[in-house]
Amino acid sequence: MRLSQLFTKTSKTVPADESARNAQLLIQAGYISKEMAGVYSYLPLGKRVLDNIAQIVREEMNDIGGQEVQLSVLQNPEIWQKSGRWDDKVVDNWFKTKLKNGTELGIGLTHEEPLTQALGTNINSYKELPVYIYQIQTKFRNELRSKSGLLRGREFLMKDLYSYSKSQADHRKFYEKAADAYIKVYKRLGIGDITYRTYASGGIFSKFSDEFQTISDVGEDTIYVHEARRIAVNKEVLTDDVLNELKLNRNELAEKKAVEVGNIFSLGSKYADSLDVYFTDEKGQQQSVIMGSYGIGISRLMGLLAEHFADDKGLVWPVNVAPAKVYIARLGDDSATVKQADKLYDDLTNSSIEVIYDDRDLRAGNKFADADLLGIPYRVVISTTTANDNNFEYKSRSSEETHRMTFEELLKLLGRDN
RNA sequence: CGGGGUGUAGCGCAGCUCGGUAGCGCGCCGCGUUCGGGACGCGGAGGUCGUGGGUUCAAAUCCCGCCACCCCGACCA
Repeated sequence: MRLSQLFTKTSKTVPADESARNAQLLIQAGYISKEMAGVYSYLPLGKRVLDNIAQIVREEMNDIGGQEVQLSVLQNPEIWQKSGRWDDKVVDNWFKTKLKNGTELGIGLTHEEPLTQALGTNINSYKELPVYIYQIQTKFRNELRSKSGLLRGREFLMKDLYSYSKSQADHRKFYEKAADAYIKVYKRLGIGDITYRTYASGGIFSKFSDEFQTISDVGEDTIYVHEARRIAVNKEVLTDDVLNELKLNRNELAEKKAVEVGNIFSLGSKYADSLDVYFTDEKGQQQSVIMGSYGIGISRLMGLLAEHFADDKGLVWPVNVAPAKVYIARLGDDSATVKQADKLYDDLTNSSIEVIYDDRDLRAGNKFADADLLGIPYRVVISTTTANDNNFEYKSRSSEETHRMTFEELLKLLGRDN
């Protein structure tokens, strides 16, 4: 992508109507724009980051047998009435709207009911279970107060997977598999070391649910971490009984602020039963389907990563999610420099390496500052000097050192995490 | 939803106490000089002062209502 053609621009000033660091940085760098409180649009670079995160999640979900779907946003009240979740007194953060004829509709905030309903006509026999179905879709929740930029919006991108199993044993097996897949996701996003599987309140169907909590000062949750065992307990369930059950000693736990970046829980047969979805077992008996749900906030993760991977100059994206791997800063517009820069841009692009090519008519300082603010992992400077020497100046975003190298050396360095 | 704060040019702000019809920096446009860490000079464009009402000869400024945004709290199946 040539920067001269990118319609977004960076800003030198921090937006006044944001105090969350993630939103400040992402807006300043032109990744997102704010529409209203808790509602953001994703601009070209932000869209790339969001897609990169979603893709990592998608790959891990596919890996455990997930089938991707896209369910409707508009919701039919009837099925929600069957499960008892239509009433505002039960679920208070619905967005609801109306058809022209006055019929009420819901705007999707989760999808247990519609998916189970859709599944019902397809599942009859134990031979057809288990199934694991997921989507990556915008969710709408009418939060009383949104805050912390992308960490808590009224409209946000979420991956939600639902498992349908024929027994508790099968369910538990998949549940653990899903938990492992979540760990892989966080590892790939570069936050594996600060993310903990956390015991949290389980609702009516199981004693605990499992949250995945990433340590961060901007977190809304308080968790108690057992570093050696890589697990944590959410403050909301921390009692002596629970500690005994988990064989945890209170004085081995460290209190931390954390952001909930995932939550998986067991739902039993409540939704399947309330929507009359059953299967016939080996003996010809009708049985309940055991369900689980597994969420990851994609846009929230983007906010968390922006918050975590940043310094006083701007963002510092992990390579896996960065909107581009390399930032080519071309200094000067003499023909030799332009030729070398254009060629490098083409060569890297042809090697499937994503490049942001700063071909704008700006001074060096402006380009360096933008490279830093945008947080592109690697920077290559091209100038008359490098053109004359037929080599390139390379620098990592997270280091101050620059190195001169040949194209082959550069390609080797840039290709290494592909 | 309770408490606190803020709304003035694309962005960041001053002006409001003490009413007289709007200014600064950045950005943008033109010309010139510059050109490896956010250059400089000269010229220029751009504003229903959140919104509705009231007071007044006169309102960005005073009074009342509303809306939006931020923060703290409560809430988050």
